Amino acid sequence: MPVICWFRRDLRLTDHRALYAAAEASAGAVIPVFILDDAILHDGYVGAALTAVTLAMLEALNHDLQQLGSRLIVRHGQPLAELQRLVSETHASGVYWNRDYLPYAIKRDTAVKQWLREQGLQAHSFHDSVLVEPEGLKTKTEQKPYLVYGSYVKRWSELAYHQAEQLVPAPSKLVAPPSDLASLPIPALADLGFDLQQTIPQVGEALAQQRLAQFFDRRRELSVLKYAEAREVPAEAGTSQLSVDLRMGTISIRQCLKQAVDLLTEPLTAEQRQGVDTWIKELAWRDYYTQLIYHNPHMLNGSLDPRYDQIEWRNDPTEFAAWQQGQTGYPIVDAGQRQLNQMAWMHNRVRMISASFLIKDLLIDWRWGERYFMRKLCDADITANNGGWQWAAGSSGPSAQPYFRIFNPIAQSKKHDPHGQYIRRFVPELANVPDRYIHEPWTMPPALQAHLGCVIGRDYPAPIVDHGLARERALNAYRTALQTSE
DNA sequence: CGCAGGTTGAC
DNA sequence: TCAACCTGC
Repeated sequence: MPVICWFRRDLRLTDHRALYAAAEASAGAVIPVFILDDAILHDGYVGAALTAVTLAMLEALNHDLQQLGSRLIVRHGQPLAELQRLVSETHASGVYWNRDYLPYAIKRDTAVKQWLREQGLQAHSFHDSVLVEPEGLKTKTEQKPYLVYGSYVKRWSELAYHQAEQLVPAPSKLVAPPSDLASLPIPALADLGFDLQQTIPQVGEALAQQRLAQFFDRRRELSVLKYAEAREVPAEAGTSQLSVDLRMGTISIRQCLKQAVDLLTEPLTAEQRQGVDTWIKELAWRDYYTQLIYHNPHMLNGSLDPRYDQIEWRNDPTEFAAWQQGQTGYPIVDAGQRQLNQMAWMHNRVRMISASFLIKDLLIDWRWGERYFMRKLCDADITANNGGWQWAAGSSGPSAQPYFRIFNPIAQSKKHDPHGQYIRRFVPELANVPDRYIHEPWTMPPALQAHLGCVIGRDYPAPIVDHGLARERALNAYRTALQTSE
């Protein structure tokens, strides 16, 4: 009897635990299924970029399945109902899938599991998308979920490294689903009601493998060995570029860690080791936020620490629009937002600067920014995005120290984009502005502005807030909120 | 209980 | 130093 393998955010064949187990259990008679779910597609968070990327990954997955003699069965509807239909059409003995940890997914999967059990069918879910599952690591003394990243990561490594030794291969061959089993064509983006105005990366398992291999190719100028420093320079391609692949699972997280662990066994300089260690810690952040939200689901709707929900945001819609469009007058912020709007991606350092600016300088509710990023990013991930925004807002975790965390957009710009290369790439109005003015172009003498054809207020916006004043305003708003909610 | 530490900073 | 808190052992 065949077995259904239900693909969700794991659009690959290599080191896919549910697929591997399904193939073993059925001697290759796997029905590979992806269900387009309107509850996700139209939840107001999912945007054109992530949807486009997902559709392209489905095309690639279907292609790769065909190489193994199979094909992807695509359905569109409510997942439980679609699976019920598929089970009856295929007489499958059960459904296999990799676990997901957000409330919606848990509820959905629990209902599926319950129905399968009632029917006497197999329901097998697998630990796959994270290195350490949310229930897999608790504090020593009280067996409670961790709140502090530092404490979490200390004990994460050993468990994670163990997972990196547990890879499974892609099936070498699959039995084709019955030829009369219906499958929808993979839809075009427009058919789902999306209009993509951004460029998106090329995707698919083969490309994900290529990106991973390149990042770990020590002969390359910007490999993981330089990551610790290169990742802080938005003008350079010093990051792994794997966020979109980790979002939708075109690469396995275990394979990612395995590469790093293997590299650490080679002779490395302290700086090179630092690069690899830093990258591993980024993988730990992913697991950390997954377990933080799993155990504190209210943070999907508000601050982890509810005292921060008392902040009186200004929420000025004109300023929000200026931020969205990259018209704040702060070049590093505008470059970041324009990179996002054009490329459906923003360098992580700039995400932090831009988030801090929206929250602290404009005093706009971090959830507005969170939602905008979700809709624009091709790697949009509720967990990582929510965690990142809460971190920027200082509302996440007990080490929140808003007094320390008001980024100075000018100082950040000078530090991380000293020659303005990144700024000039995305803010062409400033292309000819000399280095000494590129971070704060409003300080240019008027004669120079006229000479360069870059008059502030005409060719490029004047800053919409004064950072010094905005900083004091934010400190007051935070102080007031924390005092009144005692 | 006491104590160390707290991703990414700014002034 | 800011200002002075919470986690986790």
